[in-house]
Amino acid sequence: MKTNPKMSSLAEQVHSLCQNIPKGKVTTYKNIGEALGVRSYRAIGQALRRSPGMPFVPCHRVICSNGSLGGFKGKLGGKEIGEKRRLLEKEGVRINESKVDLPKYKWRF
DNA sequence: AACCTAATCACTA
DNA sequence: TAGTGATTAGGTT
Repeated sequence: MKTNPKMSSLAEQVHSLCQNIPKGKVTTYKNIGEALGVRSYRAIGQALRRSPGMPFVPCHRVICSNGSLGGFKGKLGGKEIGEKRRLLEKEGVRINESKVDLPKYKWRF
C-alpha cells in the first residue's frame, strides 16, 4: 500500500515543517503542500492560522510562492504583515519592497 | 506586463 | 452538509 503521508491532521504536519525551517530561511505554501503531498495551498494557511493555540509556530516563515509575504495572523496585507516583514528581516532574510528573495531564501526539503 | 477568473483540498461550525 | 480560507496557475487584454 502506498504509505499515505496522512498520519495526522495536515495542520500537525505543517506545524512540524514550520519548526523545521532554519532561521533565515522561508518557505512557501506551495512548497509545504507538495512536501505533504496535498495541493490545497489554502489548507496550509488555515493550518497555520488555526495553530495549535501557541505562538510556537513560526508562521511568519511561510510566504506566498510569488515572493509576497502572503498573510499573517489571518490577515492579508494588513498591519500584521509589517511585523512579519520585520521578523524576516531580523532573521536575515532580505526583503525587497514586500518581496522576499525566494531563489535565495526559499527553503528546500 | 498586469489583471482577473477558475480550480483545488482541508478544516470548522 | 455546506462554506470559508495565509493560494496557485493560466489566459486575456
